[in-house]
Amino acid sequence: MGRKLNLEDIAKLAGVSRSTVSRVINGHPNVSPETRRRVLDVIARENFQPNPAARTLVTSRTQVLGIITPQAATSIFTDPYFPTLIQGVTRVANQHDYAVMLWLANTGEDADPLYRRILGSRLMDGVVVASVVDGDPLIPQLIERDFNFVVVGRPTFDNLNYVDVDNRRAARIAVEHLIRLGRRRIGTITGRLDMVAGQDRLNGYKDALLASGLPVEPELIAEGDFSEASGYVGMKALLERGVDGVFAANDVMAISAMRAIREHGLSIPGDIALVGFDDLPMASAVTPALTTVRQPISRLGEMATEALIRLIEGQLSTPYQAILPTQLVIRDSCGAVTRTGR
Amino acid sequence: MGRKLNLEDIAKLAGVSRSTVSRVINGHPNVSPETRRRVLDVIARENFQPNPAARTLVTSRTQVLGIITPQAATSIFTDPYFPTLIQGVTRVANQHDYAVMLWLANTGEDADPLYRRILGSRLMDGVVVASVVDGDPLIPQLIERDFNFVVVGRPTFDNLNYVDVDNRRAARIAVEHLIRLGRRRIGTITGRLDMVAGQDRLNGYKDALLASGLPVEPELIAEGDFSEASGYVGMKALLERGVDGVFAANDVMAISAMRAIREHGLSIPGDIALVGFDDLPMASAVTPALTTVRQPISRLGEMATEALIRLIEGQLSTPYQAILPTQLVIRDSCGAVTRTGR
DNA sequence: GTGAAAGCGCTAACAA
DNA sequence: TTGTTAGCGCTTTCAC
Repeated sequence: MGRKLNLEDIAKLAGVSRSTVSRVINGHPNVSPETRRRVLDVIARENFQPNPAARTLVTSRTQVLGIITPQAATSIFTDPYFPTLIQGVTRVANQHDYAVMLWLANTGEDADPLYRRILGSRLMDGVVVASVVDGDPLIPQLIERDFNFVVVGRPTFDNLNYVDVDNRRAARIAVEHLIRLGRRRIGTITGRLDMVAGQDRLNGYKDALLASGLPVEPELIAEGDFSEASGYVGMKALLERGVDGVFAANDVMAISAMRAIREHGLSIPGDIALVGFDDLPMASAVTPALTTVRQPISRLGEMATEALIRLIEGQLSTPYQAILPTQLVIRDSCGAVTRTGR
Repeated sequence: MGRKLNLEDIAKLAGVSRSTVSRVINGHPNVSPETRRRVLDVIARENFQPNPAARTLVTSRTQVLGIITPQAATSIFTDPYFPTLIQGVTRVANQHDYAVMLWLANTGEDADPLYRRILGSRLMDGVVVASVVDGDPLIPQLIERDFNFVVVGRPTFDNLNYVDVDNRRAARIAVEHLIRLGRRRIGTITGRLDMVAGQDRLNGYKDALLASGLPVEPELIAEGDFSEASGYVGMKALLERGVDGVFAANDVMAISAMRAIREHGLSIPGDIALVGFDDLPMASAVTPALTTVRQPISRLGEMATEALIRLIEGQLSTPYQAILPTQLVIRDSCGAVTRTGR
């Protein structure tokens, strides 16, 4: 691998000075069209790319974004939530000429030193933060260092930049759907209640019952944690107590709940109607019977990243807070009827 | 956010020179224990982290690894392959004080300019490359620039550094399992045949048949592409031709194949025995009946990264080629019997 | 419109 | 063992 060219070399080849080349590269005005063309030619011919380290050293901008996500999220959300989100982030980032660094942190108090290292490193211009749990020291840490960041999923703190889907309304609509089907003993298997998404979905469930004049019975609320196992256990508990409809706070739990229902000798849309959340794509393949809430996850990643970039470039009026609508997807045995979430 | 400290500041606070601080940070010998302690104290107290850009500028090492994966991979492998791999990569990278950059590239010929940009950028010391398809210009590009890289999944090129599972042997064992169950008309739904994994799994299927004296019948080979849709279509075709056993090259296809079988009015372990590949964790929840090949995907990411780091640091004897064993996981309605893959 | 020169924060050769 | 100094490759005043 021959030595890399630098600005000086390009300047020499184009018969101009280093600064002129720099101006051309950075699109500054005050370069004669003729010179600009000559320089661009050389750059293209030599396939020149300026050294990002040198550039960062002087501008203290890295053109790198981070995405920080608790390691747990990749196992909790066995569904493709994580890759989908990342896809949205990288797409937008790359479009705007940003690279993306990925940090999978183990959540919890002991994560603090790791966060210090990450945030103190001047490696990134800002970060997208996903799936924070209550009490995670990341957000306070970010605020303290006034780091640029946008959260995916509404945080407990106020006045932060975030994007989220309307979990509460989505859950409400899901449960109202069950009510409209004539179900009256509707249970729920909750997500992690130390995550806002889990709380919101539970509240939406309650909203729907209250609005319809149905009682909110604690025994019909099985606390889960978004995991497969908890869906199964939660459903077993609800079966004990008798239900004719269930709202599961995500599809992973919905699917293991289905297994529990079948093992109990009951049929799915008949004896117990089930609505899931997350739209794990696999679910549709396996379980055409499952009604589910579809989230625009990729869009979430894109919007977070767009906001972050504007924040970095000083053109975002904060706090930026976007709430995206969801869809309730109802399937019959063959096709799928899609209803907007409102 | 107050101005960041630099080496000079630390030096002043510790009453030494810039170079001594540098020596301490980089663990050079020839620093008196006393001085070292004093400097370390100041560094700890001030929470100092050296500026990576400046460091990179002079050492031309970034302490950043990349992971490049065709965008398609995140949709083809709807299963958690991708997040699991990434998890392995980031864990090892962070352990060794490397950051990780993520690039999701659209594969195909038009990806070439993107690759040039990525690889020409001096942003990374090396990359882990995942799921390359035949004809993708990435590998030639990497070789041309003699970039440090390790491939996950055996590449078509020879003499490269790679880690892979033993796809061929795993497929063979899967099919031998079907044969042992007494099946004689065993079909397969293949993966993408422009990916080595797809080819290997098909070859393993043939190996098993040949070794058992069964004929390899082209009509029992349905070409798929790892996608849900192709599993369904492929299975329909095989049903036309009559089979009593099927090896699907991944679980996504296996699951849609199950749907096709059921719609055809046949029972799964009874009429048609099915073996899948990839061990999509969801599969076990949905389909206790499905036998599947489990791959150590996270381990794959870890080993690739360990090798890459050794390569970067000049202590890897190349070519480094690691083939990991798989497991055939056979489930009965309750528990799971696990057999090693050989 | 263009060039000369200073300096970003670090490492590494060389002197002491 | 420690300090001095010369760059690494770029951006950015400041002259012209």
